[in-house]
Amino acid sequence: MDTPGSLSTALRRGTLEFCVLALMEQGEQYGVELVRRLGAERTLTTSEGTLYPLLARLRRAGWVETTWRESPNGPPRRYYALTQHGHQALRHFREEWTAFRDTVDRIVGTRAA
Amino acid sequence: MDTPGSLSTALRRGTLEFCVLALMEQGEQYGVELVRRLGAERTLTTSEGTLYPLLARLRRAGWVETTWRESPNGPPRRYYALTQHGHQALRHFREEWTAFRDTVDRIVGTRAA
DNA sequence: TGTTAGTACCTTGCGCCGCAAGGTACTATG
DNA sequence: CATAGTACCTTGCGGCGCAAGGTACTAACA
Repeated sequence: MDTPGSLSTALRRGTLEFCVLALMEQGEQYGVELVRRLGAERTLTTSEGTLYPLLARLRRAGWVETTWRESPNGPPRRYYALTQHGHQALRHFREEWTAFRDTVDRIVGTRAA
Repeated sequence: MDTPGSLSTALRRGTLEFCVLALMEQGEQYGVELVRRLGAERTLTTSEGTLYPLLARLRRAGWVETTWRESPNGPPRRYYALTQHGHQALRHFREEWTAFRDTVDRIVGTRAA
């Protein structure tokens, strides 16, 4: 609760999975690539120990489908693509997120100019 | 992860405590009053089972101090006020939050117009 | 005096999720 | 056939929001 890194960790909760869905919206993604792309965002940086269980949950929820494809240099990759339910979940999140964001901005006084 | 209510629940994680700090910034608050004020915000509505452990953590972290005061109609109330560390923590959160918020907005495509 | 309703504080046990650490396996290179 | 690079996944832990339950003070009314 007080270490600097753990603050962003707590913020990621409940948001990370939808950022992952949003990345998949742009096209099929595989695990290691997602870790790299999230790692490029300071506040979303995560590890495989977080991502793979998350992806498994998305599959169980029926929000993504996967297909194995060969890699040009390495073992095969499991590619993830959004299902209709996944698109729907993402749309729902966008509504919840904007409402939540606006409320927090108002209460803590960080409303965007 | 899929029930509508639990989405906001997950979002609250890591943010609620700073919303509480922000409310205290406006002046001393006591527990039940905080529950009421948070309850007025749909996306922040919470219960005493959440709030009191949270307040205990804030005390242990040295971010708040408390004083007992009598109530005009009922048992005494424990009033919470920010310490210097509390103000500092809130300032730090504001930076982290705006960075996090902007990143999420960009990735999920909810950037404010 | 007892009882009830209102107010206010707090605890217990559960479930979920992000994380560090560790593990398996495929491919190419020398 | 050993080593390095890539890619997948699991295990155990800690923290927090929550529902449910519990204690205690005050006032009103019988």
